[in-house]
Amino acid sequence: MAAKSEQTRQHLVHVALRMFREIGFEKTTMRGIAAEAGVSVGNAYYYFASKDDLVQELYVQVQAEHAAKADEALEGLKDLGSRLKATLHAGLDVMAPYHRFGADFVATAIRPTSPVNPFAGESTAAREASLGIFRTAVAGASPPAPKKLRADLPELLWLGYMGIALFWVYDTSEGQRRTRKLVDGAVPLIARGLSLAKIPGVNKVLDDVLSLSRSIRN
Amino acid sequence: MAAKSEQTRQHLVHVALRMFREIGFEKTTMRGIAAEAGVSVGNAYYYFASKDDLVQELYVQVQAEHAAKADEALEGLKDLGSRLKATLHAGLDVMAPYHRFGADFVATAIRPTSPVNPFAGESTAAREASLGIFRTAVAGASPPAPKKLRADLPELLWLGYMGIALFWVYDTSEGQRRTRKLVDGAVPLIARGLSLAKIPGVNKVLDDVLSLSRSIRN
DNA sequence: CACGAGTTTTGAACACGTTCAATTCCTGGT
DNA sequence: ACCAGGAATTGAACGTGTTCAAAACTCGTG
Repeated sequence: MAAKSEQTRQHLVHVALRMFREIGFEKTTMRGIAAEAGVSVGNAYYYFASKDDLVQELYVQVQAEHAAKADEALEGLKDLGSRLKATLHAGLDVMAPYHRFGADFVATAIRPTSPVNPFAGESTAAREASLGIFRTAVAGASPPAPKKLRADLPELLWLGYMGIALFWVYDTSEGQRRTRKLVDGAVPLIARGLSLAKIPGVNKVLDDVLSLSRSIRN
Repeated sequence: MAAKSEQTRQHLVHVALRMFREIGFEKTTMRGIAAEAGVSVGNAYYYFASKDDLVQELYVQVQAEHAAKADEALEGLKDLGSRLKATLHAGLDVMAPYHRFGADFVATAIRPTSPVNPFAGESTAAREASLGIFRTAVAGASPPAPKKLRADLPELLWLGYMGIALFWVYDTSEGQRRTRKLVDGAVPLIARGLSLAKIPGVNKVLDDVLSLSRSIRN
């Protein structure tokens, strides 16, 4: 059976992610992972081209958990504010065990060569998956978001989420209490901000912001 | 004379920064720097505790050049829009030679342990110096910025500048043309956005945004 | 000039991520 | 039962950032 190979691979991921959680990214060595998994260093590299590739594995897992948890939490929530709040908190919940490792994760992900980098290639799988979560949150909202913004809102919120994640990384308050407060405080303001889009003066500036954003993307 | 020691130090910085520019951060090795400077590896470590510390040196230099160039460009500019635009372009000018190295620089700087990290400790010297440039741009503007925002505007603009720098890192267009376009397009929008602060509805939301931002900082 | 207490400099050594030629294991076809 | 060829596994080796005990140098003081 070809399952033997997959089993080794999964075991390596499992060991690596546990070590990441327990002792952090830098202290987790490839030799350590291999030893703990009972294989040779070379064999670990047979499955993962680099240590960063194991971070990719972490990213995929966190992403999937976030999507699942968000979907569940969205059940029955109608207004955009509640939906957004639920989505953001679900993300923080999933990331929590990796907080001490968060900074190294960000430092790794931000390299243009990293397969995890969300800003690099237009359509990285990672970015699309994450975006999808916010698309769901926006699409199912009633009352719906302003028509003008509906197309760009998920991307905008996702960008905001990246900002929140960055804040979270540097948030040393216990349980990252401050980040939770930021989410709870910011979400209602975003919802109220959106309703301002109808005011003529604001509307005009908004139009220009959107058109600039589109022209920059080429 | 104690100048001998300082001379070695300066020479190391000079060699390191040149190599950073020419072959990038990763390809520049400590052994390479030491060899090029005509000293031993250990001696390089006598002056700089780590390779990251050399990045700190780069940061200081870029910062100082930015401040100088911005001050010069601000001469005679009155309205906030022009001043902001000049400040931002001055920053891009100074960073230009390091573009290919930018991503590694960001990845290094973003670590909480890095002496360069602008988000970590409240008052890192690096952050304060950078903030000062934007304080100057705002303080000298006439007509002045809305009173309500005046205190927080420099920090906000600085944050925007961090965002622009991140965009710049991933901007592969020749000469980072797209980042220039972004600056030129965004600055007038910011100026117009500021004038909306007077509209009652907007004003209220703005108040809440500012008070949230203050409460989060603790 | 000679001494000694810094300061500066050296290069070998360590642990790390990564590579790769060689070896072992597995599996399907005869 | 055997074999061939691919898949999986090994561990030594390379270049890296970093450390450190030892050596070399500097310079004021006797």
